[in-house]
Amino acid sequence: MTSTGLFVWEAQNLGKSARTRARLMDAAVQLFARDGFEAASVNEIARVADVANGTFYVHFRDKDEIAAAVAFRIAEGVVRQLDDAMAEVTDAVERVSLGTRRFVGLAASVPDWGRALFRAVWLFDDLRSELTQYLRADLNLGVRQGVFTATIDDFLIDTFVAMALNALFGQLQGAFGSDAGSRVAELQLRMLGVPAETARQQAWRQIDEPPLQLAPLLRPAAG
Amino acid sequence: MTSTGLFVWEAQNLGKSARTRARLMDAAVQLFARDGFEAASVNEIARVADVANGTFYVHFRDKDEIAAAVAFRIAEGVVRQLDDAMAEVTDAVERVSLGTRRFVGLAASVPDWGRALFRAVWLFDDLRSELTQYLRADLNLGVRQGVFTATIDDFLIDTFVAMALNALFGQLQGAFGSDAGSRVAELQLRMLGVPAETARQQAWRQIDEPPLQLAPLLRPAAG
Amino acid sequence: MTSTGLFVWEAQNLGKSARTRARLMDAAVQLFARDGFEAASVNEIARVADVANGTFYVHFRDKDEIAAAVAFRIAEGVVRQLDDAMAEVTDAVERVSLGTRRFVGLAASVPDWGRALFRAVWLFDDLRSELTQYLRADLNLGVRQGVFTATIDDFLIDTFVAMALNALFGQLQGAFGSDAGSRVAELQLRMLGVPAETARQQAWRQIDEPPLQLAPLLRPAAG
Amino acid sequence: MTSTGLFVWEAQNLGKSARTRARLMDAAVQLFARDGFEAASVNEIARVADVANGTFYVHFRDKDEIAAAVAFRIAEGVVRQLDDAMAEVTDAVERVSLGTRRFVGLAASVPDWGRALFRAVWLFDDLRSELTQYLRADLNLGVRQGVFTATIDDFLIDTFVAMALNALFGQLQGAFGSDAGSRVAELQLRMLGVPAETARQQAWRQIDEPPLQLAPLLRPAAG
DNA sequence: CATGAATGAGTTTTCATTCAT
DNA sequence: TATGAATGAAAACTCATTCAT
Repeated sequence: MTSTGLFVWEAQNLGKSARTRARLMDAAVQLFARDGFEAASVNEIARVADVANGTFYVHFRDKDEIAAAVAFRIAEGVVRQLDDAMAEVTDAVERVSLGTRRFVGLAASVPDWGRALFRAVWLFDDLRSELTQYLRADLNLGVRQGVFTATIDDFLIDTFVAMALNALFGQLQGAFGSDAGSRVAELQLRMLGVPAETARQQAWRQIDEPPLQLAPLLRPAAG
Repeated sequence: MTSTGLFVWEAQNLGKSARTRARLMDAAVQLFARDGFEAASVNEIARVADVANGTFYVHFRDKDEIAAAVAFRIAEGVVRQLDDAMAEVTDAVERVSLGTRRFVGLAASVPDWGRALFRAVWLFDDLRSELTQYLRADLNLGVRQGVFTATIDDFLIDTFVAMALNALFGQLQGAFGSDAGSRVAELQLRMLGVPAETARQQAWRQIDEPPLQLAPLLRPAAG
Repeated sequence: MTSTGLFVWEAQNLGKSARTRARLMDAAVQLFARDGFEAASVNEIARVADVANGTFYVHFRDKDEIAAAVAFRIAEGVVRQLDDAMAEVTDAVERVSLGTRRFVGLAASVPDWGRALFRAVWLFDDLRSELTQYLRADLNLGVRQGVFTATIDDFLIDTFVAMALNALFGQLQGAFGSDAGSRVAELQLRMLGVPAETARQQAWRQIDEPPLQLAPLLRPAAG
Repeated sequence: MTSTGLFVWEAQNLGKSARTRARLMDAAVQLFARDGFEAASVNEIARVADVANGTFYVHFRDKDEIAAAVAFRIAEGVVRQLDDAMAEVTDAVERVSLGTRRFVGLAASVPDWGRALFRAVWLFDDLRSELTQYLRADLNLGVRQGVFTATIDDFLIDTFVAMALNALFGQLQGAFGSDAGSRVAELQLRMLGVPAETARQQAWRQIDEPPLQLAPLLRPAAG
């Protein structure tokens, strides 16, 4: 799985060009996660992807372009899966809590993607809106449902994302255990005005659904 | 002030070597803030400091070392000033609120230092403990005073710092206005279990004391 | 006409392969003229010709080969047209003057070809003899007619060509006006020993015939 | 001489930095002459100069800058020497003839510099004016002296230069013998309106003065 | 014939670091 | 201490050319 890479897995039935592109994207995810965006070199990406360095430029203009491609593909997948998994949930408190917990759960599934996503959020502003479109809706829903008393605006959204990313990153680093998602979700709910006890219950109750899966994200048709 | 640099100002009565070192640190702060750590080059730091590039290595082993030196000096100053300013404050809610607001207010005072600090927190783990030692004490104080109901541990501290840094960074980027400190402080207090109305009042009440000043930070002995 | 290219126009009734080859040659002329030989890349030539880059190598061994092909086709056309247009002219002074003026007039007609020709002359030695075969004959004719007193040899021919190319290039660059042909022709005649007044009259008299046309050059069989 | 290079010879008493710079300029002249400007790579220049490739950028911003530096130093030297050698000559016919002959004679002295100069004239427009300032004055002088009947303007100057460069280049290529200077000078004089016989005599008469020397050009103080 | 992805050597340029002065 | 020229590894990117389809 680590050796093959999820993009390649997704592209296995596509043309040769798409597979090479996927190999490069898998390699980029891996290196961005390991070394960071700046430190990852195009030559190294090509080396890991097992193609000639010139081949990189057949598929991407530069490092920025592959980073954006990777980030948006990941974000797209994450958002879709979160949305799908919560289609039936109508309670704003539950939606917000589940969203954060599942998002942070990403860390446990595919560290590389988690790290890449973490870095990409700081790099691409568009990505934030991509990721927060549903969050915003859920927060507003909570206000209408009378359960959230905080003012919903960009500042709140940003703070929310910062908290979730912090939990995600800490878990990736091994600083926090696998309950990081629940912990941050509880704090977020308290912050929004949810009573402490409700917040605790919602944030820690057992999730029956399977955890976030990344591979299917990319091929919903096959999923 | 901007042109001279705060480290040089601090070192003005010291020996020539110390002044050269200070010039390099001022230049480093400036460039780390403007270009980021990776993009700032040693040659450029030396150029801005108006010394030969070789001189850099007389004072610092490498770029990491000057980054650490700069970050810890800034952090040290920030912490001391925060502590000094709150010597008389005994209420935990007030201490936490003031601490965050003053810390974020740094952005308005010296953007370069704010940015350098922001970046450095991600780079040096030690810096976090340096910055959070008083915060931890205040949070525990609040628990003892019965005003905070959240569990005080590393996770909470980290979340706290993430929220404050997010507000700081957003203000530096111009995304948030000058009330970012109050906004984040209010959210933090709610999160800790402070009643919404109290949180609002504490986070937004007028601060009479002068805003954070960086120069004195560095020369308390001489001040 | 500009968009289609003259080689393609010429090859429109030939097979598909010939038309592809012609498209490549048109693209090459255009790019050699715009960017120079070194800067024009094979990939770009193929792109402009709207064929795959691999297709280039079906028709030409390398960049040198297409450059040579293009240059000789242009030179061949130029020489033939000059010759045709002067079939009736028997006076050496008139032939030399007309030849230079028409040759330089190329600049006004098809700048791309002018530039390509200009560059090619420096690249391919053979091209010079191709271009100067008739000139040599006319100069010798003038000597026999007793109107030229200079020694006719390679050095003179080369100087002649250098003067004409200089006028051509200057006109292409916009440094000289449309009278560059007449000006250089007058100087050449003086140099050959033609009395100043005669030189002036011959070089500046109205030319009734149509200016050099490039399209017919390439399809004399079809014309 | 070839191995040491004239710029290095000139800089032998200067500082280390100046000598390295001179080594790079000598290497550049050599490679521009051998391969042309485009084909000469910065790495190759550094290699020939026997310095690390990074050292190139300590002294020049890019290839353009070293090319300009080299060309203008050569042109400056050539112009000064031509001017010095003709200080006593007052007859315009003689001045023009001598100027061309000496200029072309450069080829015989230092082929590398001749070639570099030849290429540079096409590259840098400023260089043309640098080189032609005295020529223009001499041509105008000839008109005032009543010996030149042609109109003196930019077109004539350019034609003049083209003729001289053609002779220079041909001699460098081995196409013409060492009399190329005299031959072109004779043609130029005829072109200007000088009687054929006078032109022949002036262009071919023995020159007693030593031929153009490049080394002293660069250190007139030491010459 | 035509395609176009893939190649890899080669180019320009940057930059942390060393070292003789 | 301070200098600053010199270093050379490594980065981003280009491009003529090949080859399987």
